[in-house]
Amino acid sequence: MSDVDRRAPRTGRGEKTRDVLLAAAQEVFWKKGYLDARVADIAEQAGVSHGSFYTYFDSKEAVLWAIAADLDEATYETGSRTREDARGDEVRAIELANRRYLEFYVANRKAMRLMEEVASHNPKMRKARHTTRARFVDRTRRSLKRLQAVGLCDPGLDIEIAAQALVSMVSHFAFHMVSTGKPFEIDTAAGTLTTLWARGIGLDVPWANA
Amino acid sequence: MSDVDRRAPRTGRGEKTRDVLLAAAQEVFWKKGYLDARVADIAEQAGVSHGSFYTYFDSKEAVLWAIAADLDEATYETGSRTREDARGDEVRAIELANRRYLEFYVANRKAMRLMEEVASHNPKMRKARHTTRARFVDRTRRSLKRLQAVGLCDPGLDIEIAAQALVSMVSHFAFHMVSTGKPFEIDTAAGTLTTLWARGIGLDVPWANA
Amino acid sequence: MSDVDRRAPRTGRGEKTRDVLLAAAQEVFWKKGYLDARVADIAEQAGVSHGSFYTYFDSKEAVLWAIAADLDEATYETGSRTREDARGDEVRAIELANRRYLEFYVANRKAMRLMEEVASHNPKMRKARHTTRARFVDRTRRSLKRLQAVGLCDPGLDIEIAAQALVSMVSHFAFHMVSTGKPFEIDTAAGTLTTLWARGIGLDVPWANA
Amino acid sequence: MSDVDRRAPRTGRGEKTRDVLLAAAQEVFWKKGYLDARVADIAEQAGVSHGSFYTYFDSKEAVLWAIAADLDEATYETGSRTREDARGDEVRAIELANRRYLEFYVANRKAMRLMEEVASHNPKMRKARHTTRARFVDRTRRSLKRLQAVGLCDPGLDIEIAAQALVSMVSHFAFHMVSTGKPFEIDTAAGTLTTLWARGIGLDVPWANA
DNA sequence: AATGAATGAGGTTTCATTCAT
DNA sequence: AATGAATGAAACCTCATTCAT
Repeated sequence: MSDVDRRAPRTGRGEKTRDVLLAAAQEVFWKKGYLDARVADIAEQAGVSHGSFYTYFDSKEAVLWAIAADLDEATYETGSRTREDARGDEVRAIELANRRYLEFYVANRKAMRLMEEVASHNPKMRKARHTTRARFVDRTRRSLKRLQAVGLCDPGLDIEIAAQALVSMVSHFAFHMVSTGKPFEIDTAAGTLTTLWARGIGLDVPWANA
Repeated sequence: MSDVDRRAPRTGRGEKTRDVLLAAAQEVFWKKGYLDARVADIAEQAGVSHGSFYTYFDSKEAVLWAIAADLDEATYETGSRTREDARGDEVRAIELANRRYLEFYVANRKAMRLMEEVASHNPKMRKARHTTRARFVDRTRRSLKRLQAVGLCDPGLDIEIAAQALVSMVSHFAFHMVSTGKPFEIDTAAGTLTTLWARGIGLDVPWANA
Repeated sequence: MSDVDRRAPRTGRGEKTRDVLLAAAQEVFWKKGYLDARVADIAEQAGVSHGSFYTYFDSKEAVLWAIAADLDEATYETGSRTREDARGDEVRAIELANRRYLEFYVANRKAMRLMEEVASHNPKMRKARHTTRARFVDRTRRSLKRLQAVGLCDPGLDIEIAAQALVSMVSHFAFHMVSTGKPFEIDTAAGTLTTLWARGIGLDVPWANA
Repeated sequence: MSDVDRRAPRTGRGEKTRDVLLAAAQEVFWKKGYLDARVADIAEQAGVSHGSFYTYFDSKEAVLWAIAADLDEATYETGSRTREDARGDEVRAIELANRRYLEFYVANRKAMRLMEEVASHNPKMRKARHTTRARFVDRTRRSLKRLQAVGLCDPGLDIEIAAQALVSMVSHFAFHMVSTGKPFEIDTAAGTLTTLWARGIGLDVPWANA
């Protein structure tokens, strides 16, 4: 936060302007892409003067990181305790996690696509994305190990690779849906991803036909 | 070709210089990324004058498309007739496809990463990538339909979503491995991806433990 | 005054704020230099809001002139009647003048250095400095003429040039000492400058060895 | 040199353009002052495009340092072996040094004034000027010591202060003459400065009337 | 009076592309 | 063909000053 703001607004008016700028940035980034977006565009979209932008943000990159910070915060709030919520049903736990991921991705699609775009050419963002991804991979890895330990999934599976692959499947699927703008049903998608995932690792999926 | 080159080199010497520039471009794009690469860098890396670049390419983007064209050509040469090679073994066919994809990705990692990077902010490249991806998705979709038709895989699977998900899994896995530079065994990776894929769609995987 | 202030403060509180701003400006100018000093820095140093600065001063340059005015006033208060104080001792008169100059320079070093800095790029200030300098040169010229007239100093001396040179010697010496921050003894310095000056123009310096 | 040039010109044409830009910069700095000079002004004065400036210099400050480097080189070429040239005449040696200094200052007045202006607000330049000045002070200090040792000048003189004062006298006198644009005769000036200097330190000046 | 937000003119620098030799 | 110089369109960011509360 303090790393991201040039100077925190001290009044309600300032607060509001900052919010407007942040929203404007999101919108412009979404419409033109990060690289083609000009600070002037953002200011115009926000309806403030060019200079006002710099009252709140040091640079175009600074707004980006402010958006990233908001996204991070949203991630934590979403904080998934899927196992507990699934009450011991392993497949249900996987489905819950997938559904929540998709919902989050769709709800934050503008920010998510922005992060991916920037990560593709900005090393710092790339690193940040890798860190975020690593959390998912870690969780998946732990899940696989546990399932192997209790004899519920294929003991021959290469956990490292499987974890990477499964996370890739879900995250890139989401990215693609959002990126191409194709509408899709989250229920169906979460179900299908879960089937592929669960059955793929050797779990017994009650609802699926062999 | 004629779409890509300002003019085809007439002489052997010119041919050679063009190749040198192309290789230099790949190298510079790999090291600095497409956006940060300057035409001057490419010329320097190639050991020719800044101006000479424009004797062979119309623009910075033109080299990019020349690289893309080379990649496309390589794709066709690799041309996979997996089904035939697998001699009726469905799982083997999937594995062959996955292995070839990984091998191709690794062999052409510099160009592949470049395409992904550029696609993230260049609409034309994004479209081209989507077209390429569409071919894989199509193939997968057809494969799934056939397997459903012959009763080898889960008839309840949402083919559209499954095709997208499976292609995402393999392509993004490859991207990540290459992007992070982590070395990995192609055999193991291809095997694991195939297990997840095949078992995920309900195929019987002989080598896998339930 | 009215030339310098936007409006004279009417209240004691205003008076005080103005003083605080003035002192803050001196401090910031001293630490960062006039050019690098921002009005915001001055306000912050003074502990008032950015906008308040303009309640008391029309512009950044206005504070500068306020400081210059204070300095001028200090000059007049110091007002040197060296001849009278020296009671006819010519060398003593020169020494008194030199000592007083050095003392003044050191006591007002922050303002003095500021004036020199600004004079180097601001024509108005340069003119003001020249005027101030001219007073010293005039006094020196008159002194030299008188000493020549009474046969106490070298009649062959080019008065114009000697006056410029001697004033340069003292003023630039002071500037340098202050500017480099080297501590020095005013007694010794005044003595040495006086010896060089007096003996240089051909006066008999009782305390100096030939 | 290599520290100063973005890239050394490789052809006569480039060489020429660089020279033109350098001269244009001097001229613009002289007319408008360093701070008010815009890169655009320099380019216009040189009759080249705005961008061409950056072909040869990284920034406005870079040309400044190129000018400084040229000045330094000129200093070394002037390299004064005054003692030898004076053939043992101490006063003549001082006069020679002073005259050469004045001649150099006048010949390079545009660059000299520029250095002083910039030194007043640019710490790096200030440091460089101090170093240059230190050379003069050193030489003076050594000269004074020697003269004291051989009994030719006042043994009671504070050498440190005297050296600073004498160098101040000459350098600031030169600066002022050039800065105010007052024409003056170098012969007379050199003579007067020498008289003040030599007699000031207690040397016997043959031509001067007591 | 005081506060802090808003304004916008203005200069810097980059680098893809074109030109002259 | 090759070279390297020349061009100029953007976009960035700062900060003195003004305004609204």
